Amino acid sequence: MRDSKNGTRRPTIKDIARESGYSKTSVSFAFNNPSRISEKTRDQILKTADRLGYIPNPMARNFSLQRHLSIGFLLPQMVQYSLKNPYTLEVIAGIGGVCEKMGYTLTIIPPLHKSLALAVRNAAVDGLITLGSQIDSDIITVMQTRLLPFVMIDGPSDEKTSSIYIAEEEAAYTQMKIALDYGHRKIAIIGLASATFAIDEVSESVSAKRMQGYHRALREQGLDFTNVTTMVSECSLEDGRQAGRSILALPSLPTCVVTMSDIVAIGCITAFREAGISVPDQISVVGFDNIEEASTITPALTTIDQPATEKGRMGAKVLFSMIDGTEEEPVHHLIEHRLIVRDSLAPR
Amino acid sequence: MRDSKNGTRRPTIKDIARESGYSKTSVSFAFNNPSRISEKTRDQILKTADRLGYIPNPMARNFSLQRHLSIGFLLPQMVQYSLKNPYTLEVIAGIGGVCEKMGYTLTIIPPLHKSLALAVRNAAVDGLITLGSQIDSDIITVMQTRLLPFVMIDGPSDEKTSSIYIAEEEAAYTQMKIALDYGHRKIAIIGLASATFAIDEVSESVSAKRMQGYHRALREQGLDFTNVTTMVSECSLEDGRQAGRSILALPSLPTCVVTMSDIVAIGCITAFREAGISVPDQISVVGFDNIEEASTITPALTTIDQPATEKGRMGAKVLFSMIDGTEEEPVHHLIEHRLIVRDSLAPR
DNA sequence: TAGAGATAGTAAACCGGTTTTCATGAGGCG
DNA sequence: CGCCTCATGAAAACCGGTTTACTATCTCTA
Repeated sequence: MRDSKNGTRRPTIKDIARESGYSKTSVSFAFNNPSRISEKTRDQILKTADRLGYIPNPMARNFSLQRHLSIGFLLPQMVQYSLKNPYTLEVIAGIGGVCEKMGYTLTIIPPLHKSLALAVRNAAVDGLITLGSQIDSDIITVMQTRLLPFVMIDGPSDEKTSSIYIAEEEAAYTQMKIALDYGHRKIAIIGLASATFAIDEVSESVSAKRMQGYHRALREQGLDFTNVTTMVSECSLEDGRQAGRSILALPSLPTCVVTMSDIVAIGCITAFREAGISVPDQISVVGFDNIEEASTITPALTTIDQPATEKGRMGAKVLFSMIDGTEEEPVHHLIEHRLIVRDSLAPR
Repeated sequence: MRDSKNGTRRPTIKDIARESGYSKTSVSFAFNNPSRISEKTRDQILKTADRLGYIPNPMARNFSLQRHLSIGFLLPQMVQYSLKNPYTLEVIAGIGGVCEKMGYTLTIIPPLHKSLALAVRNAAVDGLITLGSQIDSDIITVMQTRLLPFVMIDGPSDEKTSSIYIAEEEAAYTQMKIALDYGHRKIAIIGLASATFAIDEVSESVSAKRMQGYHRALREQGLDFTNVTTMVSECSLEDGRQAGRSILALPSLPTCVVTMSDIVAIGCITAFREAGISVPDQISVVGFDNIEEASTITPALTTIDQPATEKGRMGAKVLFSMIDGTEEEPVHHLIEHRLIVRDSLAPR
């Protein structure tokens, strides 16, 4: 006897059938296919259902219909990092907007026992959107084995799976180039710490591609990575602040910090301000993402705009087209990026 | 015949049973109750499962076990607002952290066909967390009818349902009082637009309680609402910016803006900066929430700290204790708030 | 060596809906 | 009047797992 604390049990379709004197079938029709039964029958059933406080069990319904009415978003990292990164949040908002329109819920899927693959195995969703490069082949295998439609945003590129991406190398090149064009030669780069988790196909990771872009820009000036200081940071305000402090602790202060993430850039600026170092007078900072806060902070951030919400929206749209069977072939969407020049970068 | 595009079908437990020569029961035991069968049998079954690429169907599993392994977060408003409000996001992050620890996913539930109650009816979750005051009696009725455990954060107070809250009236009083103490008399209040949706028990809404606090502080100075300009704004940066522009358009500029939300305060400051109005020299701004950005913006925001992440964490903990049956009685957690004095408020 | 108990396996019920298939009766039409 | 069609309702299969209850065999002990 399946009952709740107070001894009551939710009425099932069977209870309504018995109580109203009709069959399970008719009760089901009363709710989902009114034209299939007479109006009088429908009224009686509905009245009975109302009297007993019947609400169809969503799980049973979904199980029978073989659908979840929810899509999943695979958190790239632990919750404490992922959900503190405005970029991720903007992507989620983009996905959420489409879900709302489609009448779906959005399931946020954290790693299960530290394992993303395990979380994907158990995820009760109709499709999955991933973000970032730490999607290894294990995870992809699970999704494919489950025949689960999925779209990768900023993921490792693969012809056979749908993806939403920007020209990472080109964007990073542009970002570094503007710093160099402004005369900076003593540069610190803050990369993405999470990228260190990417096991296979390292060269396909977002971090690696951007590094290639940086390298190209440096090379054009006759420089290479030996001329710059490189460090990594998690994508959160607090970690960015820490990174900023590390830079302040360097034997000699760089004139420009190039980060792979706005939130880290903002953290740096905060750290610099706390130390009484003026941005951009004493040190310039360049960000990446163009999150909303980039324009409200002082100084406003010079950064690369990649429309995060749009990425999420596009990813969700593609996923839904796969779910409803409209789209058969994997699609690849290149999202435009652009340089946003604001105040945090000043000439050397 | 249920099959995917390429004509394949996911193998079920039955297929593994047939293929391995054992029964469904044994296959189930092989995965969930190894001690129940011999090692040899288990090996053979597992090998077969592996060969066929069998992954237990999560929906069927959950249905059989009568649980979802997911809790829901009911979005107070449309996605475009809710997920653009850092306060909401911090609450979500708090909930998410607990979910991760418990091995649960977090289902973000937007209104379905504009209706929150309908969304709750269909939500495939083991419990629900609500945020804000627009939880009307319809929604509560649905949750109770479904025997769904739920916790309300910042919700309308009700003895019989679990809640997480702060002393709204007192906090608002403190917030207004500091503005008055600094000598401000020409004040604009920006309230919560969403509060207008709260149908019943209006006096219980967060917005109403805070207004009472404002009123008390004003009264102590011999003032009342006729002395202040009141307007409302959605909780997003952009709407806050709009509100700021409205204030600039006022016949005479107030000396201080008291907002019910940091993100709106930041939006205002942005609008003021765009108009060349200096904060706090020409106009002061006081916020509410103490979101992370409050400390990074220039000028740093004077605000009321209410630990959003902690609220989410606490709400989730309470909910899980209800789900696993530990907690029988409704619990009510009062979370501490405090005044944070920073730079956006200056003496008149 | 009979009986008890442990071990290993299976059949069938169950979770709560949806949907296919079938039965019955009424009405329409030639 | 006989046949066909349509309207209405119900029985039963199905979705894919888990779990209870039962059986058969093997082992140990008195």
